[in-house]
Amino acid sequence: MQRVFEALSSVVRRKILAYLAHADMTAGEIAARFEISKPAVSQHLTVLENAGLVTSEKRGQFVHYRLVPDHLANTLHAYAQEVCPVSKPLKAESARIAAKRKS
Amino acid sequence: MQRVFEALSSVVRRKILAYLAHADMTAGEIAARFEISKPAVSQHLTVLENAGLVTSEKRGQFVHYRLVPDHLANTLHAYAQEVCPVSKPLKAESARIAAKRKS
DNA sequence: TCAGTGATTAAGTTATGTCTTAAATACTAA
DNA sequence: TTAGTATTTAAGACATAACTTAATCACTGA
Repeated sequence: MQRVFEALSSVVRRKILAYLAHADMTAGEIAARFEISKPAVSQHLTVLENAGLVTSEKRGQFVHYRLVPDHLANTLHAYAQEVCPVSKPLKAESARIAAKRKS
Repeated sequence: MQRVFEALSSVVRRKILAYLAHADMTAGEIAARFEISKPAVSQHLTVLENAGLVTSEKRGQFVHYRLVPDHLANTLHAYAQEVCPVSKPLKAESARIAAKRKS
């Protein structure tokens, strides 16, 4: 929990998660999308991995990173529940999905 | 957005939000629940207020703080949508509420 | 007006985060 | 084996966050 919120506190790391939400990427592909150095990006990836938000897999020369979407969603949802038990956005989302199911 | 996630990255600040989720409190009442100094707590409250997560109101000698629950829920939800468009926990929550409405 | 209380501001220290460059590791292919 | 590429580790600089104590501001009530 602490590690997840710590990880999310950085703009760079949130951008990395956004990239990985669309497609798995190698460390190099991710680094290429930022102005900072590769080691800096590598450190950000380590933070994300320690938070359980991404996983990595070495394939030959490359290290492929991918999102662990459930972990992020679960953590955010758990915290939202804790602080605002019946939050409006969740209810709105629910209504939308419920409406879809009816049709 | 950045300010919200920055605010949430601190254990103390998340605890403050949890306290305020149950009841409005004065700065002193909040500070009494932590081991750190009052000025330190005051600074944390400023961070939370700058993030739009809480508001304060001075009544006489006291400053009352209260949660702005929608802001937190909206931000978390917006971000969850961005990274995992149709996240499982939200769907689970939706299903639960939808079920309630049927009965 | 003055002493006391609640809260914040100011100033300075310490801890932590984030970045850089240089070096090391691991793999690929000539 | 050697050169080249992908990535991480190491070490250190710099900026920012978080905390402390002391001082200040604002309000209350004698």
